[in-house]
Amino acid sequence: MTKEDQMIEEMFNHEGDLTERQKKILAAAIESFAEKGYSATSTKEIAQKAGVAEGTIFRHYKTKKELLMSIVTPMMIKLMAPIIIKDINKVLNHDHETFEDFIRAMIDNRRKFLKNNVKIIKIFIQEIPFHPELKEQFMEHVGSKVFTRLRQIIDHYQEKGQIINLPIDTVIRLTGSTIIGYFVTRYAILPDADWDDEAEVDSTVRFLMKGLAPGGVIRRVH
Amino acid sequence: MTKEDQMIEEMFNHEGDLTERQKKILAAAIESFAEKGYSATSTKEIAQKAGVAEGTIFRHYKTKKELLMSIVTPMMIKLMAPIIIKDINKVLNHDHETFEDFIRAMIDNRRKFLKNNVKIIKIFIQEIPFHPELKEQFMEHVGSKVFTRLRQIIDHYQEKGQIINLPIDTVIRLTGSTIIGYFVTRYAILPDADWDDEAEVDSTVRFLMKGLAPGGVIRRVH
DNA sequence: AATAAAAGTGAGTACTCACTCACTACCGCG
DNA sequence: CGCGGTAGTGAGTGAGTACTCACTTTTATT
Repeated sequence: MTKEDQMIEEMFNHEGDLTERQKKILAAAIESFAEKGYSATSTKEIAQKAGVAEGTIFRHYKTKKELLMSIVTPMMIKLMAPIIIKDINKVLNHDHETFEDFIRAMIDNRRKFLKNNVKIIKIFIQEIPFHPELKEQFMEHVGSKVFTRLRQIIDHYQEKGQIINLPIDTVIRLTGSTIIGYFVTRYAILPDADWDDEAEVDSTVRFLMKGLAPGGVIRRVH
Repeated sequence: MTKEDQMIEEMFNHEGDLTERQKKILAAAIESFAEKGYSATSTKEIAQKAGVAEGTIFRHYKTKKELLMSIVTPMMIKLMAPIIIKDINKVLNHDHETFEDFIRAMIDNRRKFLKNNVKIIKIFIQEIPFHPELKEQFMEHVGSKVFTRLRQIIDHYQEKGQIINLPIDTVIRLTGSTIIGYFVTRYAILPDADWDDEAEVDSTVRFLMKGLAPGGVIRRVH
């Protein structure tokens, strides 16, 4: 875990305030929500899995939905935070001379986090279409900032002439599709296949760089 | 709609057998499942939306789950069928001389279908994690055949030297991510943005072709 | 027109749901 | 020790839940 992650951890993490039973409730809820979905999971079931009375859940969370939110909200902030928080000049000029460096750093940086939070992210993606507040919360407090920042970053590398001059949103879409597509197949669709992660990331980044290279015509170099 | 699509339509479509009320039930169920999710939708609600008594639903479908299946199963067969059914030699040698032709044909061919079935596909994707039978049905009867066929196709163009010699499954992943990523942003995430579809498909296909071009080093041609 | 099968109905059934509340157990503080 | 506050309990509540069934209406067949 990087220093930034630790900082973010401290900023948003109130897990220290939680009682043992509360932690058990959260763990049980995450387990069940991920396995059967929010709607198909009963509070009784969560209570049993946590080894706790049903009333205890409602002592800490007014409604079942509040329980869902308390799982999902801190995760999405933690997931997006590094992109927003990092000093942009540092990122662009010092740390990552090339767009490829930047992409590789991003993948490295977020991999561990994703790995440890597959279940919560699964819940988040599953439930987003059915809870408008969740979508709004995401768009207003996270999504828009992330996209603004991403646009700055793409623009920077475009001006440096490192990547093709397509509309910025198209570049974001193509880059996002490629990286998210890798993570989804790696951790959601085929998590049990034997992956050579280093090789796959390498292929993926090369593909991305070649695809986004400036100029339309390509010639093999012998 | 192509001739193949019509053929498939006739092969799998039993909509002619359905009564007016049954069609209304299906339409109402699709609407509600897509909007609120399968678990959060009650049969009473579906009946009301369809203007039908609750008992009528269970006259035609033994259980609520059977209703879900009757919506989702024919769709996934129709979605995948063209890839399986088409005469492979015709596809590879006659119709599509280059991999780019093949990709463009695929996007064109499936766009209309996707557009007309967004809701059902949404339901399918939402529910797949929670219904093992659905996943098995998909993998055994559709998934494996599609992947076998896709592997043949990729292999063919690799041997022709048109695309890079990465592991076939990696090529499928990269191609799939790019195309599915386009369709998902186009029809699920930002369906209301004003899209220049022709330009977007063009950028996407170019990106894919450049990314999968043989050889590791790229040089701009002036 | 007679008859049988199929389609449609809606009140009823057993059960589950999220959530409440009166109560007990434990904790730190004087 | 006494007191106040928080944590934990589990039986209880009314509003649903998927599904059934005895019955009526429509449709097809002769």
